[in-house]
Amino acid sequence: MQLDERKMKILQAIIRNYLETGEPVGSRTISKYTDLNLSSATIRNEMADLEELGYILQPHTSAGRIPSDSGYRLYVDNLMADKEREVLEMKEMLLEKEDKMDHLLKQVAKFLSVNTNYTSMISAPVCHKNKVKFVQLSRVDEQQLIVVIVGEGNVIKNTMIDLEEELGDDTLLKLNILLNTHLNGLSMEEINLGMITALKMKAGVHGEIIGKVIDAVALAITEDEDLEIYTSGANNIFKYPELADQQRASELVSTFEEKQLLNKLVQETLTDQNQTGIQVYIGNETPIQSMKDCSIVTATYELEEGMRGTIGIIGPKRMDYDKVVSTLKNLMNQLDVLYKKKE
Amino acid sequence: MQLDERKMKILQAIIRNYLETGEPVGSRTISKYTDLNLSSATIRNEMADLEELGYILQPHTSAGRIPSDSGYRLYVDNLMADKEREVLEMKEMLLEKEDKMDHLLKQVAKFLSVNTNYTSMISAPVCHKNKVKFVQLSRVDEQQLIVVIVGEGNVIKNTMIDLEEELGDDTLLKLNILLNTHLNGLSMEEINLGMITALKMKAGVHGEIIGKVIDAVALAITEDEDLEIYTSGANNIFKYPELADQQRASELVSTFEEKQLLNKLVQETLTDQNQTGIQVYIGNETPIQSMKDCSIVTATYELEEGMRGTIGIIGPKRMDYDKVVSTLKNLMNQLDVLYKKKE
DNA sequence: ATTAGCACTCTCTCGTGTTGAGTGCTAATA
DNA sequence: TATTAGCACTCAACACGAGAGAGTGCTAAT
Repeated sequence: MQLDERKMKILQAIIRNYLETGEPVGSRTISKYTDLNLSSATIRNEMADLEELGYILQPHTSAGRIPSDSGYRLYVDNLMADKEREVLEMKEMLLEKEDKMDHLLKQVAKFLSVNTNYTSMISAPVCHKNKVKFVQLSRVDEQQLIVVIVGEGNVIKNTMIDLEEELGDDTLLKLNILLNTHLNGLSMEEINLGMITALKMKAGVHGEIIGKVIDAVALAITEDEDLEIYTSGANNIFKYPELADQQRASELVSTFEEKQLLNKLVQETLTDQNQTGIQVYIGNETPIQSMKDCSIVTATYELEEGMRGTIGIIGPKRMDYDKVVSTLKNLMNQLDVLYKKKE
Repeated sequence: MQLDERKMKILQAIIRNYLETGEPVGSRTISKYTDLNLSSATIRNEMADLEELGYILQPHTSAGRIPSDSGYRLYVDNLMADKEREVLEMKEMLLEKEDKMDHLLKQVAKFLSVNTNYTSMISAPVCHKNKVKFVQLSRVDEQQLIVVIVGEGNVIKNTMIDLEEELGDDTLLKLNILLNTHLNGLSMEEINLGMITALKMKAGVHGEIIGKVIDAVALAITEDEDLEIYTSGANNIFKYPELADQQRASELVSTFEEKQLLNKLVQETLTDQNQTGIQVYIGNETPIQSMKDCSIVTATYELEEGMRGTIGIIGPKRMDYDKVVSTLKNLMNQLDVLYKKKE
């Protein structure tokens, strides 16, 4: 048996209907819903076929059909049109431009969740390949130094260093020169242990305290590679009865809170890239166990070489894929525009 | 009618029992539960009195009694003992000392929620009174400066400034001297508009660009006064049936997410201080509408003069007040110890 | 190949009766 | 006078069964 065009249309109709209502859909409904002019009996036969093919299922005998994961998958892969919508509101909202990255991210997350009625998440761009643009070591008082490191894209990092010994102003100056000449232009990735020991060698004569300072600098650069993920609209899951029962809701809420789990998703998205930058995980395809009853649409954004982050929309399997995907695409465009402007 | 000692004991017994079970408690239970050796009939009479006094209520005729808000209030005010418990685990956990403040805060929130089975929140210390210790303006490249400001307690702020005009190295040096001599030692509050215009006057000869730079510096100091609040254990509300129904759960989840609302709580706590630093809001006493079925226990911590934050535990009205309060008290002590050590 | 018709299945809802916990009241008791 | 035993009453919770309704699969007719 094969999936001819009519079966396809029926499947599409079933999914569309289910997306709206959330209820199993019966043959009679389809018979009227489509412009195929077929009786409910014929639809029933076709539906039996579709079920055998695995695209739809019955929650119980004598209920209507609901789409299976592979049904959704087919729908997403084939039926989705690229509509361009809602560009206006989005533009407006992004144009209240925020300098601070994290504010922007929070706003984007909020916008997405309000706009789609699903839960959204956004990860701050990670910057392994980000290059060091500027390093400075300054004295705050007798016992404390501050290290400021600025990377491409104006990513700023800083750490305080507690001194246990004297450190003369001349030594400080030398250290600054040393750091700048050796670290400038290097990517954060390239500053590894070997690099550090080499630096220490060069500074060797100045004694062991400099080793400590350099260690602190290295730490400031390498650390903090950890996840910064913002979520918004977690309460939207309560709008979908199939997710809102205690068990599931509790799991989902704690997943959104434990950003660690979401990081899995980010990792997966960043590595497993396709051409459009948009990926859809349906049901069990998701890398996060607790979301096996959800679907996730993710997009990767790239601010500049090596600075990439992930945006995700999490909702029920009957999510309006069409709308979500086009919303995300638009958002990407807007981000691009915004970023280009600022350059 | 008055609240004699026997009524008090019965009330206490009712509340204790209700805290454990979450079910309305009947007269027979109390008759056995307490060491008063009274029959259920007597208890019934007393309970009728207690109800008339407003300390307990019946969800419906012929159900047992549950504590009213004022019942809980009485309990909290009078019956609570200062037990010292669980100091060990807490100590251990805090001693993985974290340099970064926000990590520490997250960890504390997590610890509290895991430890109490309620939801916790913690606000980062706000620092109106925090004093400027160090200001530095450095050139990153031809078009960009970075401002680094370090306050007491090593609170670091920084902003990038985009230059549209040339700015000579000598001008930069002068600016640095100007900023440091005038701002050092001032509290963040004191740096207001008047202060800024005075600064601009002094720098006046150097033209309008310096005005811009100073504005940016002022912005960096005054802005970002906004809330940073971490929550943890939001999913714990699902453990308490009286909070877990869709309506309530949804509201609560979104409240925890919208940190803006929590900020109300922080404000309230910081202003309305009592001697112990610990406050308990029961039911409708809470400043946050969506938590009217909850109780909130808050504590204020102070790292040093003018750097105060709030910790809160949010749970059902039948929360184990005893445990929560003593946990918070211990935590305060630990924070004190930890902080003193680092000084 | 499609359709009408029919018997069948299963969920959902609603009403009913039953159970059990808990009460308030009254009369007896210490 | 304070306490207690006893009893009738109330109400939520649960289980049960009937009936409705939606939907199916199969068969026979078109």
